[in-house]
Amino acid sequence: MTASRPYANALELLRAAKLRPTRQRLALARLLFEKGDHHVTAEQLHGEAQAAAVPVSLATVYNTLHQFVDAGLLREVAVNPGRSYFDTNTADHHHFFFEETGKLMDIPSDRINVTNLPEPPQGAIHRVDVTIRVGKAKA
Amino acid sequence: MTASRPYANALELLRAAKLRPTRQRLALARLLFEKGDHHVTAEQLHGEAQAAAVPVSLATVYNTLHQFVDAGLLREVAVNPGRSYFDTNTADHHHFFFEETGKLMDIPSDRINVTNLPEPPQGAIHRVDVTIRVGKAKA
DNA sequence: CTCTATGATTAGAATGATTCTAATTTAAGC
DNA sequence: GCTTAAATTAGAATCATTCTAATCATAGAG
Repeated sequence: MTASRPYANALELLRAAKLRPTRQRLALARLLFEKGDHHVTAEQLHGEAQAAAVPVSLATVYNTLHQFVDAGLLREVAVNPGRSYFDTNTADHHHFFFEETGKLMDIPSDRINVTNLPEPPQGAIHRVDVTIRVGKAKA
Repeated sequence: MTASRPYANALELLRAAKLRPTRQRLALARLLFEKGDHHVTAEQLHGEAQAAAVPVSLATVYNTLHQFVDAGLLREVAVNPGRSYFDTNTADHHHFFFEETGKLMDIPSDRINVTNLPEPPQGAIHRVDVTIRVGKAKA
């Protein structure tokens, strides 16, 4: 069960990732991992931290998000050029992207069949992302 | 054959899109559509235009790319947060994304099977993008 | 428990992509 | 050829993100 870790507390997560459990990393880890899978931008997480009276700079939010991505605790999702989303669900899965609201919703990988994947001409497949873009109901 | 239009000249494309055939739009349309499917960033296209001695500002390149997207002549591809790619292939298809080089490669839609698509909880599916991210061959 | 070295955080400046603004130029129709 | 609406432009402005250099805090030694 590497995928979801509602059990692990923030401290253990940081230890496992070999990251010093500093005040702000602990706080950010809690905000990210103690309320189920969700998607945030750096700006949003910074806002949540402020709201929780955690003193943390935007630079540290960015640093921390990237460290978490490197440690495999988060996934970066590219759907919107010019804004990065970070996904606390690191299991193999896909997304609905609601173009009107800019919101993401997870789709478990077993809800979609993707088969017959072509081999890349070079290198190795690192990930397969399926994004279902959802617009306003068309007339 | 709405998808590929190697036949159409730039002038016809602009007329069909109800866009005034100005000097710079014509030149950009030629650069984009007269050499087969490919992927460009705004910066790249601007560079190509300069190289072709076409006087055009970066602002106009952006304006034109977006107008072409709105007219359905181009597709915007989100793979890299912080940089937009524009794809001259507007047919239903997917992509390899080479993380090391930042290059894209088309995959015809019939080369991948995506089935059993879930319905969105609201709105209508606008597009389904499959991105196969390719990294350095893993050890 | 205190000290120190290393690593983390910070504010603010810098960067890069993109968009905006206001002024100038150009295409289209008469 | 004019006139007018639309397009283009340079440069400023904006937004997300990264960098810089200085300050601060954690971990481990003693």
